[in-house]
Amino acid sequence: MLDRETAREQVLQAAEALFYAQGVQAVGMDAVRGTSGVSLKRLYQLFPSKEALVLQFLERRDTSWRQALARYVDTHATPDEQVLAVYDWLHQWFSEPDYRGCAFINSFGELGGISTAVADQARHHKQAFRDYLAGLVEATGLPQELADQLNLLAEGAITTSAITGTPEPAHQAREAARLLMQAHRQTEKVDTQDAQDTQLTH
Amino acid sequence: MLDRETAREQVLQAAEALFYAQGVQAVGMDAVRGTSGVSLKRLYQLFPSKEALVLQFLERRDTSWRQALARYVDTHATPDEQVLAVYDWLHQWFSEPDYRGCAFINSFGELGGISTAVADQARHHKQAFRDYLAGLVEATGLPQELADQLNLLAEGAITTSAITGTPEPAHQAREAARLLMQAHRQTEKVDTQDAQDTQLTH
DNA sequence: CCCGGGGGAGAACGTCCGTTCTCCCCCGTG
DNA sequence: CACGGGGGAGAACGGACGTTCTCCCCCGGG
Repeated sequence: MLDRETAREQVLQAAEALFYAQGVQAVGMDAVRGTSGVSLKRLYQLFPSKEALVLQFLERRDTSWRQALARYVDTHATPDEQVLAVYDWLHQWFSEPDYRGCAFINSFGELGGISTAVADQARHHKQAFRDYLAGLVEATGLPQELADQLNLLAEGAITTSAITGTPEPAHQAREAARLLMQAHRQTEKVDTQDAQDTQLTH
Repeated sequence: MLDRETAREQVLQAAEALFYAQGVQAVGMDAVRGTSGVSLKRLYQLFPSKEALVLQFLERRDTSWRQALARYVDTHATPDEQVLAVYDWLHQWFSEPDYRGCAFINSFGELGGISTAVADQARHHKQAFRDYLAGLVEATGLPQELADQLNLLAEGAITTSAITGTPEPAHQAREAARLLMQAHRQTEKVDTQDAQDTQLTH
């Protein structure tokens, strides 16, 4: 027999693989049992219902996804490199053989209309990612509105890559992010210049 | 009794409202009957199966969505205004009271892993939108890579707006698009300048 | 007026799925 | 060795759903 913790772990791993690949509703508890090797009886001791399992799956994925991203970004030194590293990490992710988009976007599309708990999880995950970007942007000294723009590029790359099946959107997003940072710096300089001009003419 | 065409129309309208609001799998054929007022027998005369109805729903939504966008964009004169008008139109769309994201992204997340027909429809729709943007970009004379970047901004705004529940991402995307166009023009000018400088020094 | 066919309402059928229950085995304890 | 309890395999149960069928009505044509 399996330790309670390892059984739980195997169930969550199986659930993650199945739910992510096929969607939540297309996967029965029987499939989770088959893939995890944990009997139905035990499964229902560990998780009181399928919905509970789905929510645990999302929570687990939220933390592991954000940890992996942060770990990768942390290997870069300057704030500018860190911002761009986000898109390099996305490119790696998109290149995984069974990449099928963001589990939260997918779950939101499937269940967001009928389960507020799932919708809340999606909101929480996306909010956390945006906040993470805001932190990176702050370190660059660039204006906060850049964070929202970087966020849109990342989200767009995630779904576009999922549907087209190529990791290329990550590169496009990275290049756009570079240009946006450049443009914001340009604007700053111009504003400063304007201020100085104004002072001089007085 | 209803004319065959109007019955078909009512079924598709009901299907669109239900599938979009709750997801495909959460809506039974009984709900489609109830909302459309078309009996099950007739429903199955018009569409041989639920899957066929789903595909028709997606096809119909593809054309009507792209038509509405193009109609709005066409009311703007210059190429630059037309590009930005895309995001204004998105803002209108996001502000609809029961906006719940892109039907194709949602369907792809829910069914893309188990139905290649649905995945194909999503690919087709997104490809058509990207091609449309490419046409707008061509009219501005800016480089084609801008089209992919504008596309990412739009896709990102669509999902971010759906999950957060505010239309604000449309404005953020519009501003980012403006900056990107500016940045591309800047780069062009610099390149041209470089070329001229090189000539002068000879 | 009779007749036949198309259509509406909804029952019926078969399947699937979430959840629980039964039965049996195994293992550790006295 | 006897025994009790936890766990595995899978049957069972209740409900939902896609799809088809039954029954009855209505309406137009002879």
